[in-house]
Amino acid sequence: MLQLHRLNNPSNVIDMNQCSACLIRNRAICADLDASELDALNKIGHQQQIERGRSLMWEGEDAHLVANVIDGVMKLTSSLEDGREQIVGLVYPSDFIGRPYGTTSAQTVTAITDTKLCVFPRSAFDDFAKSHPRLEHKLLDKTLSELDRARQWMLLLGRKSASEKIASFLLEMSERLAEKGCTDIPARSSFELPFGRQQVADILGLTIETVSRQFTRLKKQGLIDLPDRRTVVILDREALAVEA
Amino acid sequence: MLQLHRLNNPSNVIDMNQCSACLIRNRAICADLDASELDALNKIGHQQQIERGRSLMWEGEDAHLVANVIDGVMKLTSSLEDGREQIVGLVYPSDFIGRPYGTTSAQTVTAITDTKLCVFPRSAFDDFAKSHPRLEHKLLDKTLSELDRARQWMLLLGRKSASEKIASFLLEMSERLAEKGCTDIPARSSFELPFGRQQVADILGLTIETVSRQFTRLKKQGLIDLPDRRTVVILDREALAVEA
DNA sequence: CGCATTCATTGATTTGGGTCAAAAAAACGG
DNA sequence: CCGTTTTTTTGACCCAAATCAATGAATGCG
Repeated sequence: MLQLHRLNNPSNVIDMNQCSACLIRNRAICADLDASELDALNKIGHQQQIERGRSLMWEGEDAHLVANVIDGVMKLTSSLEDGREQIVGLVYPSDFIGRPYGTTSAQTVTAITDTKLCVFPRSAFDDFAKSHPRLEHKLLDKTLSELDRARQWMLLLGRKSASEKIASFLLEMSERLAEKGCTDIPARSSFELPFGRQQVADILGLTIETVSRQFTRLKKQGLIDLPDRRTVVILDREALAVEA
Repeated sequence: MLQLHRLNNPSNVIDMNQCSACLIRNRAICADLDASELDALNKIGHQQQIERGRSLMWEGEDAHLVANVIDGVMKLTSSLEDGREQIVGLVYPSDFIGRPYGTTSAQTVTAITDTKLCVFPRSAFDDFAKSHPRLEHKLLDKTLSELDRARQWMLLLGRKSASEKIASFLLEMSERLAEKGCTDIPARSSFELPFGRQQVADILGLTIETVSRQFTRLKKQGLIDLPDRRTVVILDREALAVEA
C-alpha cells in the first residue's frame, strides 16, 4: 500500500536551476561551496516536488538517495508492526535528509506539507562528499546538532507529563517556525502548525485525545488561543514556560 | 555539589602511550589515520582514568574537551530541574564523546564503570579535525549511526509499554555488550549489566519499581534468569523477541 | 564480624493518560 | 449547497504504571 506512493513519476522531476538564487543556500550543506563545486553538485542532483502525504524513503528499505529540503516540512517516522508510530524528527528548509555512506534508511521520510527538494543519488553524493571536506564538515555540524536535538527530545518522551510535553512543544514550535521562516506571520507568538492533532500526538508520544484535551485546557486557562485548528497564538509565554 | 567531581586532579593524567597497541584503535575515529597523523593527534591528547560515578562534562556548561572511550561505559544524561533524569545515550569503548565545533555540552557525561579515555582539548581537536578529512569522515559516520540509534530509542520511549521496553532493552544489551567486548563472557545469552536498576529505569523512561517488577516477571515466566543482581541470562530469546 | 548504608523487591493504592464511544466541527466533492 | 468523509472534541470508563510504604538483600567499612 505504501508502495503506491513511490516517486518515480518523471513529471515531478525538474532540472536543477540556479543554486545562486536558492533561498536556503546559505544555511544548507552547500553553503561553503564555491561556484565550481556548486556546479559539480548541481550536475548530480535535481529539484523535485513532493506532495503532502507522499514518502521519499521507507524504514528498512534501501535508500538510494539523499536530499535537501528547499521548502516545506517533512517528518521522519519509526513504527511498530501493529501500526503505532513515533515521529522521530522534523525536517525544515535547509535541513538534510538521508543516510550518506549507509544503505538502508532507518526511518520513513514523508512530506507533511507540499515540499520542494534538491535530490541526489546517494552513491554519487557519497563520492562527491568524500572528495569535498568542506561539505562533509557542514554535514557533520548539522548531524551533531540533530543528534543533540534528538537527545533533548528523548528527555521529553521519557520523562515529561502530557501537559509538560504540550507546553514544550508549543514553545519549540514558536521558535522553530519563526526562525526557519516557514510562515509569513511575523509575530512568533502566532504561528500555523503544519501538523494535525494526530501528528502532534505522534511527535509527543501521546494519543490524539490527550493532545486535544491539553489544547483545550490551555485555551480555557487563557495561555493560548486557537483561532482555527492549525493556528496557535501564545498569549502567556511565561506561564507556558512554567508548565514546560 | 556536582562541582566536587570535577576532574582536575593531575594524578589522573597519564601520558598518551602508543596508539598502535590500542585495543579499540581500529574501531575508533583514529582508525583511518596513518602513523604520522596518529602521532600528531597523540601530541594534543592524553589518556585519563575516570572512576565510576564521576562526570566528565555537564549539561549546559562549556565543554572544553572531547574524548574517546578506550575502556568502560559512560552515560549521557539530560535532566529536568526537579531531578527527573533521562539517559539519552550510552558510550562504549571506541565511541566518541563531546561536541566538536560547539561550545556547550548538551548533556552530562558520567562514568558508569571505571573508564579509560583518550582526552583532547576541544579547540586543538577541532583544528586537527578540520585539517584531516579522513578523521572528520569517520566522525560523521559515527555521528550518523548514533543519530539513527537515538531515533530508534525515541520510538521505544514514546510508544512502547513497560514490558516491551524491558524486552527490547535486554535484547539490545545482549548484542551491544557482546559485540563491544565489554565482558569476557563468550555466550551472548549471559551478560553482566553495567547498570543498577535505577539506571535501567533512567534508560527506559520508567521507575525503578516497574523495572524490578518486569525483571521478576520475566524470571518467573522462565524467559530469563538473574543469578545475581547485575547478571542476566537470556533463556528464551524467541519469547523475549516476541515481547519486544 | 556486625552495623550502616545502599540497592532491590514486593505490596497496597492512586492516578494520568489510554481506550472506547459518540457528537461536533471542518473540509471535500459533486 | 448539501451530503459525505475526515478531523477534532468531549465524555465515561479503565488500566498500566506511578507513587507511597515497607521489607529484604547486598555491599562496604570501622
